[in-house]
Amino acid sequence: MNDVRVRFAPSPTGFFHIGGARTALFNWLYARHTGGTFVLRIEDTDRERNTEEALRVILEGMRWLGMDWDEGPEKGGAYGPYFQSQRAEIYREYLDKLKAVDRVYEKDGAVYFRLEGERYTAYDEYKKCEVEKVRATPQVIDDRIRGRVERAEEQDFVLFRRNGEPVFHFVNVVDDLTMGITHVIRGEDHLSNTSKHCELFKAFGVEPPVFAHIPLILKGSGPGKMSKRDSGSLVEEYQRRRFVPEAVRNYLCLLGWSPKDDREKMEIDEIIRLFDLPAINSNNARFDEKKLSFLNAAYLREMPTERFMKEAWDYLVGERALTERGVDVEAWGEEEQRYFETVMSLCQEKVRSIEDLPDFVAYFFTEDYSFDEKAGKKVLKKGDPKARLTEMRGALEKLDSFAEDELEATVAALAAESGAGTGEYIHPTRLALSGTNVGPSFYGLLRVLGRERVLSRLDRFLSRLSA
RNA sequence: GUCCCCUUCGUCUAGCCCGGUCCAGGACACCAGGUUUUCAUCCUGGCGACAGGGGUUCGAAUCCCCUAGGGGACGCCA
Repeated sequence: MNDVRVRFAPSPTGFFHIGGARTALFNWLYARHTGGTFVLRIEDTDRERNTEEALRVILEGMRWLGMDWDEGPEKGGAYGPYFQSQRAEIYREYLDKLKAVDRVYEKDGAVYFRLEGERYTAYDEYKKCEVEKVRATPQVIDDRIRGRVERAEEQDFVLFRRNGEPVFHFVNVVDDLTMGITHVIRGEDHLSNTSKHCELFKAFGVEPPVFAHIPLILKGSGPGKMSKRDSGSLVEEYQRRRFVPEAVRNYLCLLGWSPKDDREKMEIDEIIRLFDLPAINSNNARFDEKKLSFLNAAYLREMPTERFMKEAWDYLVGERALTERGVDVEAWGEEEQRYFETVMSLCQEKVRSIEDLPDFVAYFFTEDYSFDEKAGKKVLKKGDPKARLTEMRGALEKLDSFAEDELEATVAALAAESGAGTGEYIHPTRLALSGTNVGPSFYGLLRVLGRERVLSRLDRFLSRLSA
């Protein structure tokens, strides 16, 4: 451990926003890169919400994305408490420090911070009223991402509300100061606030920490930054939709940061090794769900089979995705579980997301699968599907083994005999067996369904064709 | 309105700090072709950008200025 101390300070609102997750991630990466300390601090000053549940959303989201913290909730640490709601005494104490150097005053029951400089009144076009302004010395921020930024605060600001509670700017600075935070990595939306924070740090007689303002994540389409109402903006959503957390994390890393070569899908250890503050971009990034899906599909394909099976089981059985599709999983025994695994290992390379899986595999588990009309039309319009299917059924019936190479040889022999292409056998058969023209490898499909299912489904389909 | 930040393909980005190797590279998406039994994967190719204008320079995506556009802040929200 060296002396780098960074923090993520979410407010438990009940949501874990993807922008917040990315801020947390950059802090976490920087801590891990430098061997420093990652602090999780909860800004729970708003007591009305069910903080228990709201906190859980954040902690679980953090864990889901693979971010562990060195100090904070459930962990403790030497700089606690890590909940703002438990730090009132510290805030009092630091208010006294400002009083001692005569930098605060009361007005309308609230406590204000007093800027130093010449005062004048001016009409404020934004607030639509006369306000008292101050010609304060500009604060110079040496931002690690943006370089030198200069901004002067021009109005005194509130530190404690009339109800006695401290405001964000104050607690944020006091917490960073008392927790020994060395680097503040946060969204660019805080850049303009930084002059306030610098004023406070200096009033306390300390040097401000190093700042690094990271770019914002903009909506996938339309103007403005991503907000919790936008689709795809909540970490919970990706958890619920069973995205691969590594894929989401990898995608988030790429929003504003890159390894400077052409790599994109990367191991987290490698990202940690390469991550650094100056390597972060300064321009905002638009959220691209398509690219996230692409990465998710790539992670899914390359996932160890056992893990894929577990993910699939949790969703299809655990969360009743198959039950909803009419499959009686309650009645499953050991044999069905083995069958499930066989199906999954056949389908892993084909499916793009766990979310797509139920519809992709439902016909393996029920005889009551639906037929895709469009696929049906397309497949049945050429050649003589009924004849091909009849030949197919006859040939399959005689086969003792449903090994893939034997199946393949059988179809090849049929095609050679009739002069029709293999496709004329394959496509209608797939349709008959699965109701669709999309699916896993054909011979794998036959092998996994097995002789009994295949023959009965073919019979059923053939009699439908005759009707 | 004021202040701050930003500006390379539709999107994410490399290149910019240390001007020439960039008629700008990669990825997603899209389109076409190939492989494959379908779909997907995979492979090949295509489409597609230095916001605009001024400088500086022999030479600018790279340095400077202006304009435009985008984003953010301006709460007794965090």
